[in-house]
Amino acid sequence: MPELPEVKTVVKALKSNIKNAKITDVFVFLDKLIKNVSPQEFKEYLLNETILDIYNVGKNIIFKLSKDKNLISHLRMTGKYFTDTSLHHKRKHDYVIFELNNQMYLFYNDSRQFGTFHIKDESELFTTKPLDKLGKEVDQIDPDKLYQLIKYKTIPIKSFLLDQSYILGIGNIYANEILYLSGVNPWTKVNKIPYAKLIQILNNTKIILDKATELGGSTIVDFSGLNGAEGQFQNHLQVHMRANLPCNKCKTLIKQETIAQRMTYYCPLCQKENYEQEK
DNA sequence: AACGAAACCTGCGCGC
DNA sequence: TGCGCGCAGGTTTCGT
Repeated sequence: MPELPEVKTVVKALKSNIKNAKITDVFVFLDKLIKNVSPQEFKEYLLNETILDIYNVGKNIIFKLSKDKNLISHLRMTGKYFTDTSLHHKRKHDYVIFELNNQMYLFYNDSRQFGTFHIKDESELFTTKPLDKLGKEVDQIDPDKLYQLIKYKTIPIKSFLLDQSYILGIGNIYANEILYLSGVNPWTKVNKIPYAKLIQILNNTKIILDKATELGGSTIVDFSGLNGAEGQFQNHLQVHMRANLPCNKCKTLIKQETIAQRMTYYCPLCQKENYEQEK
């Protein structure tokens, strides 16, 4: 479900609700979500730990705990958090429940069961899965280094934007929107993109992700923030989910094609720049 | 090494 | 009403 703006929205809400709470019990109803320890160990690691801080690394949510431990949660497509005062309000697909000392329960809900949890020591947090090999958020990227990198790659720019080992936090919705705003055809191979165009893409990435974060993300099919809060950026989408509707700039009908197994939307006129016209 | 496609799941909306 | 299909905010793993 969530891309960077949605994850940041969830983190912000979690922070104001459960920061400094102590975990007094843990219930796991779907073992496979717990990745690097057994469900029993998971519970033991978390019991009596205080949540000192909550922050994001790309789309990962990090719960910083006492004793140098960290809980890493990835929502994948359909992960959601809810808080409630009673254990009896458990709903369908609530797979992990944290009991907190402030008379609250934190529910992790995930209908497609793709989400993941890891427990990591501070010392190995960024040197082992899942946080090793991640790229940087767009404002930390050295554009010259990135340009050197793409010079020898032939994947479509759409695939490149989705790859978390380069730029952190872009998913399918925002990749579509970034390429529209940049006037770049999503099929364009990255080695054909001029330096100035790369700079423009990076600038637009920041503009779109920042704006979407400000609006609490996009709520289209599945995403909601903590306790079902809806975002508002969906009202600003130019191409995503607009197949066969007129482009807001030129009235040409928006095209829909699959790239990197993800539905891709673009204006064939405004995003003609192919720099070699291959497809 | 690099790239594309399949796999992991459930649910929903659509056409028949 | 029911069934099959395609699709959904992501990533890892498997082939070529």
